[in-house]
Amino acid sequence: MTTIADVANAAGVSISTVSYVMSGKRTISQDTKERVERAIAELRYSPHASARSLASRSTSVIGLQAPLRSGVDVHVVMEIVTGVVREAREHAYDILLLTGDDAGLTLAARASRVDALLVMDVESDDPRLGTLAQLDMPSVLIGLPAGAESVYCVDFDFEAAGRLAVERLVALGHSRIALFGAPAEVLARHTSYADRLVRGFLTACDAHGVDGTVHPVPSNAEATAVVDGVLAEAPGITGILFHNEGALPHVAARLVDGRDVIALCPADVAQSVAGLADSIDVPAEDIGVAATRAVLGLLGGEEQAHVQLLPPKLNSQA
Amino acid sequence: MTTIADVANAAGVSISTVSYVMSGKRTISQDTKERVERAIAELRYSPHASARSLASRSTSVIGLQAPLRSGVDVHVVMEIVTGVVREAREHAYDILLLTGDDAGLTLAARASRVDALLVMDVESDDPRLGTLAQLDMPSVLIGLPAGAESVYCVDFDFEAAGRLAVERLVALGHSRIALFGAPAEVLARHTSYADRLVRGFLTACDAHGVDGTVHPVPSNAEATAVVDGVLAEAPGITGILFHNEGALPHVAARLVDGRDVIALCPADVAQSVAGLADSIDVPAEDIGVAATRAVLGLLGGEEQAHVQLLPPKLNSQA
DNA sequence: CTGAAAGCGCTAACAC
DNA sequence: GTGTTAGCGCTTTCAG
Repeated sequence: MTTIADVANAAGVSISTVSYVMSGKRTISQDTKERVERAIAELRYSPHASARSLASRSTSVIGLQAPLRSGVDVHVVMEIVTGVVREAREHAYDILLLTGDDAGLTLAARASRVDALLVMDVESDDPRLGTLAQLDMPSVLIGLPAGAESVYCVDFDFEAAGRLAVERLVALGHSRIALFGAPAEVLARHTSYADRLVRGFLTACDAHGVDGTVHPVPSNAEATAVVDGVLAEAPGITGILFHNEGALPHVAARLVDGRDVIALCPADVAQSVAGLADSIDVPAEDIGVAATRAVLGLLGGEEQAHVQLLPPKLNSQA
Repeated sequence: MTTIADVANAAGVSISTVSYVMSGKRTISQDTKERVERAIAELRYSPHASARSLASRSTSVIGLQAPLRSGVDVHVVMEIVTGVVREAREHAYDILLLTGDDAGLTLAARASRVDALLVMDVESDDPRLGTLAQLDMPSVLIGLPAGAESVYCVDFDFEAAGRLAVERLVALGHSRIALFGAPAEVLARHTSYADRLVRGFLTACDAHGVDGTVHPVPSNAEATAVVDGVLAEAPGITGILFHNEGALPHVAARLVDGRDVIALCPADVAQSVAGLADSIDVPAEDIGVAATRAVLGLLGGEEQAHVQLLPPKLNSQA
């Protein structure tokens, strides 16, 4: 292992000089600077992470609690994580994957394994909020729990997306519309995004005086039966907002069929489905990036908005 | 922050005693042991990870290089990662998420951020093999590159799965069968699993004297056109091995249609599709677990098989 | 502009 | 069975 002492020797300077060359925290003559940098390169030196974090009391690691239970929107989770990792690395931070439970958070925080926490898969009334409050460590939630404001949250604005879809369907002339959404168990858990989408959808239906109903959909092949059932019972439905990535490929064909269907899902998923009226992009990777920027901001001591919601945009299908 | 010194004070012992109580590396009287443990609990002490790893020269962290490029089998990737994280935590190891490139590996290793590496998404002729060899750090690949034997690899036995499927289709009486597989770009990259599946399939077809062809399939809605095309040109195909999780929901209905279809995918995906003859489970989470056990074994100085392939099993659909 | 040296919190000899 | 202490490799005062 090459240490800072080896570099100092090779460059003929003291170890503090090497340290300061790397951190840029004091002015160094051009000459010594070059000698040190050459030595670093030649010896392929990279500072020992633990030694550095012991001395500097910071790890350059962010803990990420991701929902690894497969089933719910794997695609979206994956893209968010991609965004997080990319943005973190860009700022020389690493990501430590934490398990879903409370203990994972607490342990990582108390052992000073991480500088900050990023928490995904937030439910409306999430039990982890209390834990986080005790922790005295910057954290950002990806999702929007009830009664936020005391924590930092980043998410897509599902409520606005619900309204946007209704407005579009109304503009297209529909007066009987439906939201086919998350599986029943997700709604039952009051997963934050599902709750908010329903709220936006129903509020807008009310405001526009149109008849709107909400239907949970299983995210696998069973979706077909459910969708068929609903459409048979309510043949008047002519406009649809569809938010269930897993079910979409199974049922896309039977939804479209004289109806206007707006899909709410990542862009690539929407593109792979034919016959959609329009789609509203869930900018999953951007969410990850935004959340990471928020934690990095907190770490840098910047003021942050407590709630940051990415606005929906409507994509017309050509 | 509570340190080991605080605990020692509270318990009225020296810091080394506290350390030894935690590690169990020397015998401690029942009495002091209890006093120390009580102090640890009361103070909610957990040792500073960096301090520990600086002194002990090991981090209890495993670096995981996962393919975050969405598109290819998100589901499978997710489950493998789940298995890795679960097994690692069970042995008090954490997982650091590394970026896909070479630099990610090198950096983590040289900065002693991790004790070992786990590398996913291995291609037949993977450029990272060289990098790994230079690194002087235990590592396990999830996948099977060409000319393994000098590295450690864990994967599902796709070649055997190909053979198994052919045997089953032959037993069902088919003499004209087809493998609908990964997208063309995956095959072009010579992603290890795709290569091996094709080999097993074609070898077995030869051995059994049946007519077998291989067809790449896009993993989105475009799959329908491709599948329709193939089946129209070769109506004699009556038995199918289908290995493309993304495409399956789009095309399941038109494949089955008097034909026997064996799907090769995670169990939950297979279950959500109706009409399959049988399925062969891709035990993704088990792969993650097995790979993690292998690295942990290496870290523990145990002998390991260089190549470990999880055998396929056929599930009959009830 | 540069060095010397005091820690950071822990592990593991080396004492007894 | 327990305590003392020398590092682990780095950052950051304090001195010049």
